[in-house]
Amino acid sequence: MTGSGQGKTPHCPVGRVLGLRERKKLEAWRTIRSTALRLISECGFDAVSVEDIATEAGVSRTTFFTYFRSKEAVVYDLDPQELQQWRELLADAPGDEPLWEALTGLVLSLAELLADRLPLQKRLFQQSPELCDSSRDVCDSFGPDLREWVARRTPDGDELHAALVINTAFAAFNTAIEAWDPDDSFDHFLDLARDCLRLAGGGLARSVS
Amino acid sequence: MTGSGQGKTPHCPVGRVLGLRERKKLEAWRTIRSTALRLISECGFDAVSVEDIATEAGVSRTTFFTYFRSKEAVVYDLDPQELQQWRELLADAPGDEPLWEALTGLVLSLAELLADRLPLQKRLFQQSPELCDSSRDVCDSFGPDLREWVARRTPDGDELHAALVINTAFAAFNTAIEAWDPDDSFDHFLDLARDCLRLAGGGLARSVS
DNA sequence: TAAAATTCTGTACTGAGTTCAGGTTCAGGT
DNA sequence: ACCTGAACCTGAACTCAGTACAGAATTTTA
Repeated sequence: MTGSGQGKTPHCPVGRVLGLRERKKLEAWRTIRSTALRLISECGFDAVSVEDIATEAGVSRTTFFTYFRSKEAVVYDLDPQELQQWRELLADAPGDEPLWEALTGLVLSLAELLADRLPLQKRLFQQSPELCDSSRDVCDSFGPDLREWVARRTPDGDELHAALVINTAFAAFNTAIEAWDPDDSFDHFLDLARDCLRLAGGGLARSVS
Repeated sequence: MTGSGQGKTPHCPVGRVLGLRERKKLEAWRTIRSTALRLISECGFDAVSVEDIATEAGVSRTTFFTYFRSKEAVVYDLDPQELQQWRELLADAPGDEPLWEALTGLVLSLAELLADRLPLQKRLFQQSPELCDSSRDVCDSFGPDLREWVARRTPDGDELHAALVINTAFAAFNTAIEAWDPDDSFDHFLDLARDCLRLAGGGLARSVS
């Protein structure tokens, strides 16, 4: 907190240094998010209003909505730094693997990125089904990036195939989340996700019954 | 409108006769629905309020919400009679076909059931993306039935597989809806849906690239 | 035709999300 | 250090979706 020898020279090993403004912004984001998750996990999603969250986080209701576009978003959105990691994952993804395999890898990496928040999120989903519903395609933070990544790897004129691949991968991932018990280990969740992706990619028509 | 010789004897060929109460209810449902679709397709989903719809349909705002659980529902929900047809389809579905094939057939039948409203709906989706998002799993009317149908055909302990199959089928169906141009023929949509279902069921990992 | 059951309506409320004018804080140049 | 413009935060006022409820109107039944 007390300016510790970071005078003028940007020695920061990872990325560039953040100005005061940006640091405060990130801090505010995290304060709001953690306050929200705490209140919501204590009282339930519906029992907590945006006003409650804002007040408790020491910020105005209006400010809440400049950070999060909806009340649900505060549960779903990726931390800005996680988002950056996710973008790096996408950028570094190998270009020679078959599409579905590469996609499987990405989705599993994403899961690991979310690891610490997933059990809580799953518990919130169990509490309020409507929250669960709205999560479907409000993969606001990573969805668009991933779509673009797939599109870039898709030969022209096969947008249908690209869309199908993405939607199916999401379906598999969501199925794993639905099936997972948050009291089980995270590795168990990864196994579930792997299974779902393998089955969905490998041909459901061919599987048992 | 003027009671036309339906005195007391229920001669109605299809199902049992409806009492005055039930007839009025169905009529009100359809008035609200068609009014809503007309207004919304004229002005856009966001530009029309529930109040507008209710007033124009000659009914109170409160009544609107006894018929439709949300503003979106008035776009999605199945007509009560269509819902009945859909249930009959489920009941009559052959039990010997492999699961994925049977499911494909059902989904395609469902599409035909929705045929006349689909172009309009697709146009509305294009107008307001948020409406589109919310449609994901707000398959409120037929979703639960279909899930139950699949569950009944699934051996015990394989709920994961059942969920995966359903979610993947929805993903394929939604992909077809997304890709479809409502100015194209409905048959073209059916072809798209068929393709998506075949690909998703047949193994995306095996397909090109 | 009277009583019982349903349905409709107006009113009032909560809470999400937006807009906006004005105040506060930060960044960069002098 | 100071000034200026830009970014940011805030409170207030607003729209609209969705819910609760009490009483009026209508349909059913007996």
